[in-house]
Amino acid sequence: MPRSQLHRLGDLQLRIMQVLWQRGEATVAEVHAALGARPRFAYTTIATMLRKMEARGLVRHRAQGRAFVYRAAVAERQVSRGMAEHVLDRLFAGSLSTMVSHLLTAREVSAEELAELERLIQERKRISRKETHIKKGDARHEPDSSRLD
Amino acid sequence: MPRSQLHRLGDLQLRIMQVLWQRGEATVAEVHAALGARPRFAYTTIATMLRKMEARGLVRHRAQGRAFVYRAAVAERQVSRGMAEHVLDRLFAGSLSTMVSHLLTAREVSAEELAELERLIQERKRISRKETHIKKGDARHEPDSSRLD
DNA sequence: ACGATAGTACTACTACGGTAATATGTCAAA
DNA sequence: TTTGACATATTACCGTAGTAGTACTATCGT
Repeated sequence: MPRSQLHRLGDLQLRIMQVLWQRGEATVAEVHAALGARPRFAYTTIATMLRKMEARGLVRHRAQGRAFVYRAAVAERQVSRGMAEHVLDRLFAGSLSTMVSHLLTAREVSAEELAELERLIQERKRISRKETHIKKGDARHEPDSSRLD
Repeated sequence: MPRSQLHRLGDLQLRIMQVLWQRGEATVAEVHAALGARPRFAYTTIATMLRKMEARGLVRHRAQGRAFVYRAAVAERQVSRGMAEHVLDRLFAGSLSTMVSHLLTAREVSAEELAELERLIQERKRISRKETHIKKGDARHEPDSSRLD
């Protein structure tokens, strides 16, 4: 399952993945129940999606009696980053500030959110400063702890 | 052309839209040329896409001699916001700070970007403070200047 | 007048997300 | 032991992005 194309997830697939990420494992019935009403999916819809998703390498399953227990085969971080970066690159030319600017004017943001954003940026500035002091360029952070298994 | 589903744009459609946003107007040949090599699309591929996109209300055209001159029918801001908000809501539960946190650890961000982010947040805090003082709730900013025509 | 060129229109096909009905198999209870 | 509940497997259909060949048409240069 190549990490490529990890940003192409439809809404339903995403919701299913979220159930699996949350629970670790889940049978078709459990996923189906977790998705609940609004709209009410047919049981077989979920089963079919899960099989298609397994073919794409997004999930895996093991048999437990008659039932299949599914689990995610890709980490939430990978998907989140993949999709976020895709939008960032395709729509905002990779400029995080441009994207944030759009989102700040497009929706309500609570004071807590703003404070948290500020904290993140200060934190990042601190790290950047330190790295720049130690060595210029060749910054090798992010130990890629985004593996599963 | 309903604003709904404005976040479902494939990569090629997006690239075509970007050409139109940049130039205001463009013939099929111009779009095709602007997309250039890597990969080299067939001329008819672009023409077909443009026709499909017109059917979806993304672009419009007028005839100029034999040729069609296309222009965007939706503003870049609408699409950018639509797609960014979609990812934000679906993947990060609407939390901007969570998304930024992911992106900050996922990629390099220049000092200038960080400074700009900081500026944006300060700016936004200032506005929020003012609004809160004037009235609590019922904040009616964003004059929605995202129309085209 | 005529053929080359440059347009659009039509048609077709693959891939995939979404959606689900139907078929088939299996286990357990009556 | 038959039946019903529950499970997966198979099949099918729609929409749409992507990709492009082929057909038709208008115009321009000679």
